Amino acid sequence: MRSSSRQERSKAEVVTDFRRRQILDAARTTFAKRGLREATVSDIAREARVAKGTVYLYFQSKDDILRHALESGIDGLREATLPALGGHAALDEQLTAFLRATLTFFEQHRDFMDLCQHELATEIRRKARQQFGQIYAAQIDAWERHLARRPRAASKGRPPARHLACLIVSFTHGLALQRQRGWTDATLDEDVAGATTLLLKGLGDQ
Amino acid sequence: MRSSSRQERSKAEVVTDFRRRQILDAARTTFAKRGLREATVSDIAREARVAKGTVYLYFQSKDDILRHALESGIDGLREATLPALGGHAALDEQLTAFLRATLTFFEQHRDFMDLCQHELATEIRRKARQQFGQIYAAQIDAWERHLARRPRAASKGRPPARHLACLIVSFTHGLALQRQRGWTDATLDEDVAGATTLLLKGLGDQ
Amino acid sequence: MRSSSRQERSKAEVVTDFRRRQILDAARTTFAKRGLREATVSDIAREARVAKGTVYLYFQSKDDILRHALESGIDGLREATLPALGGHAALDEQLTAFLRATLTFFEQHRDFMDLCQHELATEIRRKARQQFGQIYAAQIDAWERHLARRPRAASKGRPPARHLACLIVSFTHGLALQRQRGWTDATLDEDVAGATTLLLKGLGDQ
Amino acid sequence: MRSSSRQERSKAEVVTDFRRRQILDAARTTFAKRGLREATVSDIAREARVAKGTVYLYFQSKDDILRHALESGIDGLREATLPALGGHAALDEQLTAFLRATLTFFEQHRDFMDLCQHELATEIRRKARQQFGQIYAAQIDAWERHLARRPRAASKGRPPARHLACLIVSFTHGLALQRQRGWTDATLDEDVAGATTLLLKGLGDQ
DNA sequence: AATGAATGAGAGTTCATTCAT
DNA sequence: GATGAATGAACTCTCATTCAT
Repeated sequence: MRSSSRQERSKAEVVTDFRRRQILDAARTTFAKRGLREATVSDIAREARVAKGTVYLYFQSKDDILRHALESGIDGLREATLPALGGHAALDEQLTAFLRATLTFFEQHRDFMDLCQHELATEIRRKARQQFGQIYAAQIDAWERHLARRPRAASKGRPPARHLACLIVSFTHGLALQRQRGWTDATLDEDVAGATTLLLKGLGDQ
Repeated sequence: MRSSSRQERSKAEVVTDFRRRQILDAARTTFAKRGLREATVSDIAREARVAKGTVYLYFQSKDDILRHALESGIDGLREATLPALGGHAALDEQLTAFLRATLTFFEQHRDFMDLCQHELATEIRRKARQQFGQIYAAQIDAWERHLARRPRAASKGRPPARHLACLIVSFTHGLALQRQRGWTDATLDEDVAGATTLLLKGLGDQ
Repeated sequence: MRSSSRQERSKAEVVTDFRRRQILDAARTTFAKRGLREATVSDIAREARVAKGTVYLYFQSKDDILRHALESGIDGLREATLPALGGHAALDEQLTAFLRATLTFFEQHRDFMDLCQHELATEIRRKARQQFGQIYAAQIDAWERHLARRPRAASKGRPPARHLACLIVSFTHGLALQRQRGWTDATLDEDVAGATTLLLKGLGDQ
Repeated sequence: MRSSSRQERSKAEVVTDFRRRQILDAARTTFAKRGLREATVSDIAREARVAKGTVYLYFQSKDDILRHALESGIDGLREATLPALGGHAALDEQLTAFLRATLTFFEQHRDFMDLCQHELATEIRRKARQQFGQIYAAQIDAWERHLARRPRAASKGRPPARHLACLIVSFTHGLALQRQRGWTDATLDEDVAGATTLLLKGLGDQ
C-alpha cells in the first residue's frame, strides 16, 4: 500500500513535470514566434496541445509562465558558458572554448535568446537583465583572473586585465548576436577561429 | 491667389510636419518608458499634449507610428556611423572614429536603441532587423574595403578582409550593447581606446 | 440470493444517504462561509473531504446541491414553528411559544438563514421564497384560527383576525432578522418576553 | 473664453452625471433582475443602452458599480426614515409616520432592497450590513428618546424605553420585508393603520 | 483641425462539468 | 465507486479605433 502510494505520487510528479515542461516549451516557441505580448495564452495552449484552462493548472498566470521560461533559459546560459572559464588551459584554448560555448548556446537557443533580447517589458525585463548582468559579470571576473595569471600581466603600458576581460566578453556577446540575427555568413567554426586569433593577437604581449 | 495658396499649403505643411514630429517624439519617449505594447495611444497623445483623436489625423495606426519612429531612428544610426568609414584615414583613426560614433549613438539614443533591442515584435521586428542588417552590411562593406587597402592585405595565412570586417562590426556592436545595459564601468573614452588598441593589434601584421 | 441482494441494496442506500448528507452539510457550511456564487464545487468537495468528481455522483449539478440544501433547511423552519401553533393554549403562551421557536431556529441556523436571506438568485430564489411564503401563510392561518377563537373576536372596531395574524408573523420575522444580524443586545428571553407583552397588549380588547 | 470654458465644464459634468446615473439605474435593475453575480457587466451595459467599454469610463469595476449602487440606496433609506423621527409629534402620529416612511421606501425601492437583502457577498455584505445597522441604531435611538419623553415612562413594571424602541424598529422592518415579498394582501394604508394601533396599544400605559 | 466619449473585439482568468483511470 | 486532470464556455476588463461635435 505504501509503496503503491509512493509510486502513485512519483507518477503524478512525473506527469506534472512533463506537463510543465510541455507548456514551457510551447511558451518559449510561441513567445519567440509571436512576441511576448502578442503571444496569447490560447496560442501557448494550442501549441502545447492542451486546453487553455489546463495551462492554469500548472502556472498561475501568463507572467508566471514567462518568469519560468526566462529562469530556465538564463540558467542554461550560465551553465553553458561559465564552466568553460574555470580551468587553467592556455589562453587560446580558453578563448576558443568560451567563444564556442557562447556562440553555440545562442545558436541552439536562438528563439529564447531572441526573446530575451527583444521583448522583455519593464519589471521583468529589469530582473532578467540583472540576471544576465550577473552572468556577464561572472564571465568578466573569470577572464580577469585568467588574464592576470599571465606573465608580465601588469606590465607598464598594458591595459588592466579587467578592461581586457570586459572587451573579450563584449566582443563575444556582440558576435553571438550578430550571428543570431543572421548578419554574417561565416560558419561557427570560422567565427570562433577568427575571433580567437584576433583576440589572441589583440591581447598579445609583443 | 496662387501665391497665397502656396503659402497656405506650405504653412499647412509646416504645421503638419510639426505635429508629426511632436507625436513621433512623444511616441519614442513613451515607447521607451512603457514598452512597446504597454504604451497606449492615450499615453502617446498625453505625452504629445494632444487629444487621442488628433494622433489619428497624422498617423494611420499605432503600428504606423511605430514604423515611422523606427525609421527615423534607424536613419539616425546610419548617418551617425557610415560617414566615419568613408574616408582614407589610417586604420587606428578609423577604428577610433567608428567605435566612438557607434558607442556615442547608442549612448545618446539609449531609450530608442533599447526599444529596438527589446520589444520589436514579429512583422515589424523583421523589417527593422532587416534595416539594421543593411546598416551593418554597409559597415562591413566599408571596413572590408578599408582593410583590403592595406599592404599585404591578402597575404597567406591571414584571415580574409571580409571576415575581419565582420569581427570589427560585431565587436563594436557588442561593446555598445554591453555599455548600454550598464554592464561595464569604463568610460566611453577608455572603451574606445581599449577596443582600438585590441583590434589594432588583433588585426596587425606582425 | 434475494435477501443478500436486499441487504446489498439497503447497504448501498445507507452509504448513498450518508454521502449525500455529508456533501449537503459541507455545502451548507461552504455556502454560508463563502457566499452562494463564491463557493465553488471544489470548496464543497474539500469541505466534505471527497474528490470533486464524487460530488457529481450524488448530485447532478451545483444548483442541484443548492436546491436540496435549501429544501432541508426550509423543512426545518416549518417543523420548528408550525407545531407550536397547533395547540389550544392561551394567547400569551402561544405567543411566547411561537416567538421562541422562530427566534431559536434563526439563531441555530444562522448561517443557513443568512444564506437564504442574502444570496438566492433568480429562479431558485423565486422557488425558495415561495416555499418560505407557504410557511408564513401557514403561520398566518394558524394565528388567524387562534385569534378567531377569542371571545368578541369579531367585535366592531376591531381589526380582523387575519390582519392581526399577519402583523404577528411580520413582527416575529422582523425580530428574528434583527437579532440574527446582531442589531440588538437583548437576550433571546428578554426579546421573547418583551414581544409577547407588547403583542398581548396590542391585541388586547380593552 | 473663460465663461465658455466654464460652460463646457459644467456641460461635461452634467453629461457625466447623467451617464453615471444611467448606468447606476441600469445596474440596480439588472442586479435585482439577475442577481448580483449573475448580472454581467454586459447585461448592465445593454440595459443602460451603452457599450460594455462605456461602463468602464464611468466606473472602475463591477464592484465599484455595486458599491455606488448600494451607497445611494442606503443613503435613500436613511433620508427617508430618520427625519420622520425627529419631531415632537404625538406617539400615534410618530408611529404612523415612521411606518409609512419605511414601508413606502421598501415599496418604491423594492428591487434595490431585495438585492440588499439577498445577494450581498462576503466583504461588501459586511460593510452594507454595518451601514444598515447604523441606520437601525439611529432609528432605535430616536425612538428611545421619544418614548422616554412620555409621562411615567420609566414607571415600574414597564419595559425600558430602549427595548420597546428595538421592538418597534424590528416590527416595522419585518412588516416591510413581509410586504416586499408579497406575503400579505393588505394595502399599505391598512398595514400602517393596523400596525400603529397594535403598537400604540402594546406600548400603552393603561 | 481638434476633440474625447463611445465602441467592441479580444485579452487573461475562473470554474462547473466530464471522463479516463 | 472514487478520483482529479482536463476541458472550454463565459466572465471581467483593456484599449485601438471611430465619429459626432
